[in-house]
Amino acid sequence: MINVTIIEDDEDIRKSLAILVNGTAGFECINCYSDCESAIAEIESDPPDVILMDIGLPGMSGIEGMRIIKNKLPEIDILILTVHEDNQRVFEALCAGACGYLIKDTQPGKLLDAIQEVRCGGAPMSSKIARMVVNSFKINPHEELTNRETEVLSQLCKGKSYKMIADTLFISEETVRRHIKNIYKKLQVGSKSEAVAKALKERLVST
Amino acid sequence: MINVTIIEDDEDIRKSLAILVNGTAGFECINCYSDCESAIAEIESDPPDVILMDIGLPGMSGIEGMRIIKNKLPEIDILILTVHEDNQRVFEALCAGACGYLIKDTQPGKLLDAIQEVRCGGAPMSSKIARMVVNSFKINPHEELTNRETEVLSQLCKGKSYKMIADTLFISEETVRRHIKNIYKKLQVGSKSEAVAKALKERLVST
DNA sequence: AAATCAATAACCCGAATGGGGCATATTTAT
DNA sequence: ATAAATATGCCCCATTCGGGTTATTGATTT
Repeated sequence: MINVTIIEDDEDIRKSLAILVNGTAGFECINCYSDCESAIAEIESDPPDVILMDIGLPGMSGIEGMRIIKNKLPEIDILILTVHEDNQRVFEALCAGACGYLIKDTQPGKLLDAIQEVRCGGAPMSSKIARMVVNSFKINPHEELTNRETEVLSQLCKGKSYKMIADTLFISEETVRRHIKNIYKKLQVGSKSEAVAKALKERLVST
Repeated sequence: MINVTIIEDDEDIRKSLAILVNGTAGFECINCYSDCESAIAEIESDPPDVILMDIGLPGMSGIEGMRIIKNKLPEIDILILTVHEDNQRVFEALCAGACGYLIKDTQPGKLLDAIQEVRCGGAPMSSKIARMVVNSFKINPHEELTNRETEVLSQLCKGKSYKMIADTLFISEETVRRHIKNIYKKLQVGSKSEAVAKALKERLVST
């Protein structure tokens, strides 16, 4: 038996979800909330296995609410159920600890599968979301950088100093300095830490 | 009709896969290879829509082969089919441009679904893999760092200088230096770029 | 043949960074 | 109440870094 709690502000959707969950053997909806604040207040006294959660809620956002809930009860699996498929929200949700991310037009059967799946150690995602997530790993070399510059940038991302890079690449420290100056110009940054931050965030080099 | 190419060194598996694919309406296996080298040599003359690919191949590894193939023909979707579920290989494959990652005990029906799915813009993954991928986004604060230190580290990861951090946090530059010294000791690093690299790679801060 | 780009290397100089020690509130835990 | 942890601040000093300028060599392109 999987105990489910629903957090969703739209009453129609909330009720439909509850009916779907309660109408299926092996699933039970033990609580419904229309906002995070009330969910947070009560959740510890009656913790579910899985939370189905909207993001666009009145008051505290689902993302923020998720952080708080995950902090209190880390073992709960939280499944996001929303209309938002924009990069920022998806990745914010995952960073905050969501275990899955479904868009609202998911078929009822698939939704139940997803709840099952998340309990079995999976991470159900809608197709488009899964592709976004997978694509976010892909290396994206900056096309202005030359091969040598990319090599140097990669060394920078290991936290190396000019001197260490020079020794690794068998060139003089001055040449390293030159490459780094060019990298800064092309990436429009002005320091090692800025360059490393940009390179890692935008996956300009293979880690 | 989805055209599939298989790269797999085990003859039994290769033939079974080909039979499965060819025996299903809407799918056709147009080529089979037992190693990347031969696949790379011929692939451009007969490009498929999807490649089913093993990782542990004789000669060139599947990862390396994938890089080369993706470079020649970026529009091909590559589905990894392997027994390896270790972190390193999974993430290397995704960084090299894999669109999906299935383990070899996947049911034949699910495998065909996955091929379909990848062609429709999805990214099919086995449960465990999907969870690994999703978990890799989760913020993982370093437990030794104090709140203030985490705040400072987060500023470092934006590429800020001591002075800029001081202005942002309304403290003196000297205090910023103090916090950073403590951060270095706890993270066992010795420079801003090293700290930023470690923090971003290990997701010690929210980006 | 001329021109452009990539990679190499050097010099100067001032600003930023990193390591050491020291000190004092403030908060938290015992 | 006292001890420990945290956040704040300052000093000294050596090293690293970042910006500017210039130059040579080889490869690629026009």
